Amino acid sequence: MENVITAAPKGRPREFCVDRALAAALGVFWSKGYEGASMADLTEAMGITKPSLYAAFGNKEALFHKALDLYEAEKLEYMRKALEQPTARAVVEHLLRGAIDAQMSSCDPKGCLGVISMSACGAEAESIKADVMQRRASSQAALVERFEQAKRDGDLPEHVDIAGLTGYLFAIFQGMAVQAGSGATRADLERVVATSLMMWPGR
Amino acid sequence: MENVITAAPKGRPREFCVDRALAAALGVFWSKGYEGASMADLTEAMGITKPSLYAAFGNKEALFHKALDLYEAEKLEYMRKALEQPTARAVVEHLLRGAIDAQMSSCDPKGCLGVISMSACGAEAESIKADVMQRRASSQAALVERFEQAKRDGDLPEHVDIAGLTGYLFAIFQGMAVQAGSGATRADLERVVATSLMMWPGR
DNA sequence: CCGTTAATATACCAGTCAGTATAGAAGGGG
DNA sequence: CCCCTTCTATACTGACTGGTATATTAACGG
Repeated sequence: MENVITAAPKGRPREFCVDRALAAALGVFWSKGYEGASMADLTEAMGITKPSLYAAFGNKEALFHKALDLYEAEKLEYMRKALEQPTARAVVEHLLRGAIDAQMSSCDPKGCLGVISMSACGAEAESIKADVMQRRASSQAALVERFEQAKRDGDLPEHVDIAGLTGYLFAIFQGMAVQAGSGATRADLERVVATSLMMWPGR
Repeated sequence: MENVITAAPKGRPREFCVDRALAAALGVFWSKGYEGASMADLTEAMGITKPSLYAAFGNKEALFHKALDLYEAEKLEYMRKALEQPTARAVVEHLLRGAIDAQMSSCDPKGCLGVISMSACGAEAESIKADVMQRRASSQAALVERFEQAKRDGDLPEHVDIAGLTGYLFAIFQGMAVQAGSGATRADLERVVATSLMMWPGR
């Protein structure tokens, strides 16, 4: 009841900022993947020791899920913006150009955390993979809904296969992420986007 | 000189078939990735013990490179066939349809070994990543050359950006591989291919 | 049959993995 | 002041990592 915000800290206060530590963990997962990131990598980047990490975040898997939340909130916000564009073509253009910025930011690791994590292989990462796949499915569902709206607007022909269209766009997106993670330059990705937009009918 | 084929086996003959063992190793790498595949996984699938593996293939990394050779020779032969098609559109269509067969074969792991390995993360896998990237670059160079021929044939307009076009196609290919490796069905990929071909100008 | 050569199987190596037990240290309330 | 609670630091656990040393076994030429 009382004051929910100050929350009466009873014991010894922690000496690190949870949000900052989580951001550091995100950076490690992003550049090395779930299995490639060792606890030693994480604790070093976060500037804390292992018991502190386990006390604050649970375990490696829980830490990853929280890092993924942060990633989605911060880095994939351009997707929500893209869906608000007035035409299907503008949606696609914003999506692809936003993908370049998200995947090639000079201060972040290259590529897409989701794609990296879905391609990750080990059996231990099965729950990680499932989480990422589910989030991607919901993103794709949002895009499907947007395209159905476009159909109702007369902005997209009645005969187009929306499932195929979104799968196609996500394939380009994921392919760009793979390329970004394996040495492609920003100019390379811009050429890919330009070609994709050239293929898109109208204008 | 003498008989090169029989090659005078002096010591105890090995009790397993090298080619068969290599094929089994390829299957493990394909489904688990380089780092995800442990020596225990490999020896079990290959049906041999660790010393035999090291004697026959060197070490894990050398084994992977040889498995990659086999993969390229067997599973990517459809790429060479595609380049022989008479028109740029037929090349693309063969490429994409061949990708579905290669990535969704019912008896093989799903997805593309190259994409899995490029997304693999650990520092130890740097040489693996470099190898895969180089092979992909040479594939892309072959496709560039084919499209330049298409330009000379008047089959492709003079103004198209061939680097962008090949990057775009590889992005679709890699995206399909990501989706194949994360639960997509063959029908899903067929919709992606159909949409890609619908985007391609002319017919 | 014997010696050489090479493949096998078992057991082992140091290093790393994620995760934890234990002890000390820092703050608040009494 | 002491107590209680919570965080921090060191050290450690058992399991697994890629890679090997050792001893045995199987085929060959002599």
